[in-house]
Amino acid sequence: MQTEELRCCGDFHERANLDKWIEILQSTGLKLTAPRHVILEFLHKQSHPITNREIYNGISNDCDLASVYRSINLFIKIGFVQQFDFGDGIARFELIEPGLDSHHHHIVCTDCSKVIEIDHCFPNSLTETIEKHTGFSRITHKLEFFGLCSECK
Amino acid sequence: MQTEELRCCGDFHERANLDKWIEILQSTGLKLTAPRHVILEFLHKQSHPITNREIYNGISNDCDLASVYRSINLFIKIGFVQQFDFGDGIARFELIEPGLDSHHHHIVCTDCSKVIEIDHCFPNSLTETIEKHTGFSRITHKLEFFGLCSECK
DNA sequence: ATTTAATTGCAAATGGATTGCAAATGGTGT
DNA sequence: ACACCATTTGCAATCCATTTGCAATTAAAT
Repeated sequence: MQTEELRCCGDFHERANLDKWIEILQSTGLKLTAPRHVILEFLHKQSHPITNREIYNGISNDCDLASVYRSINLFIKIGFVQQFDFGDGIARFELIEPGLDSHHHHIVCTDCSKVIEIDHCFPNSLTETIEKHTGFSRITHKLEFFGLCSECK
Repeated sequence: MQTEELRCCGDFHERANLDKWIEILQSTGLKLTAPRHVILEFLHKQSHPITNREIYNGISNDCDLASVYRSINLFIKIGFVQQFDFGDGIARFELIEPGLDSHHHHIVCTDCSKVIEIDHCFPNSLTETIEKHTGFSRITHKLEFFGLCSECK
């Protein structure tokens, strides 16, 4: 029927294209459960890192909060999700495309908590200097910026 | 007596020179209490950031753990102490010289947790670029490095 | 010494995150 | 469709870092 078709088409456009993640999930023997699907879908809609509780609220308590924690930890382990720390003691998470280089940073408004993604990064040349200087190898870094956004200043 | 004088002399060299901090503390109307003195002294002996619990153990339970937390929070508020976050959910603290620019970073061994101080910093020129790019002002950053130290690699 | 507000110790509370366990479930083969 | 079974969930309890309420203590000024 027409309405059915239209609704279906609308759904198609609204629905996140999660095939990439779902395929990998199932190919590793893990189950595509309702909570995991809903959480993946919700993560895919976000434009900045969110907390476990925000996910829980965002999916209108579709599953237990503990299952959000467990799903997120799983997603981190299999490389679906990246964790960020904005210094307030609450972990934040972002869905990443499997295989792609997802390394980036954020700037957080100290007043209204607005978050913008930052593509600038700590220079490789300096990392090499630190490598030589300290004797450390396989160096990574965590870097987040803080400041007043244009509206709060 | 000679032994007395020697011990005294030894004590003098061992004892931390906390006058700078103590003066400021008292000039602001705050009390120099036994816990605060002991904690200051212990912090002064450290060469990298330590947790509240490490302070508590390090001063052999000379005061309550809650008082360590309260003293550290006070020290942060009056600029005696700087907080660092190594990503394990436990806050770490370092005594800083009042008034001096104490901005620096660390590299942490992901294997043995060894910590080395890093003086290299995120370039100012890039920070200015981010300022223009995002419209944010008064930008600061948190930056920590992780890797394998020479002994663990 | 006396006074007084700041500070402490203690125990309880808070809050993010983890976990044990019985019940539910999804993927596989029949 | 059905049955199997390891995985996963919901629920409640627990953990652990940190904070807090309050009565007792204490530093420092009078």
